Amino acid sequence: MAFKDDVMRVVREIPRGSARTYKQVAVLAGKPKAYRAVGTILKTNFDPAIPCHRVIRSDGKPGEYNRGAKKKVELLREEGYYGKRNPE
DNA sequence: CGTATGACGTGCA
DNA sequence: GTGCACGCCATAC
Repeated sequence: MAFKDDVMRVVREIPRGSARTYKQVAVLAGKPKAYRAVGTILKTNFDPAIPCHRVIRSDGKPGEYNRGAKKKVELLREEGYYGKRNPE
């Protein structure tokens, strides 16, 4: 299934301090309608080389995360995606 | 092999 | 702007 490998590669290509939506990743993977599968793939295919925490929803919400959605937001905040300054 | 569910997205009320 | 329903692909059972 090249799609899974493709998604993994796309997510891996995401630069630090940036984020991509599930839909964008699906499009880059070649299947714009597979945004559901993107989440499923990242969920099943856990890999430390894949910054899946940089994949967020189109609504701007961080979405879920295997290690915990909270951890996901924390990582993004550390990377500066939510603003390096006090976001409060 | 077939059904159900999910780290989602878009449309309509 | 918020809430509910439908659609989609892949994985799990």
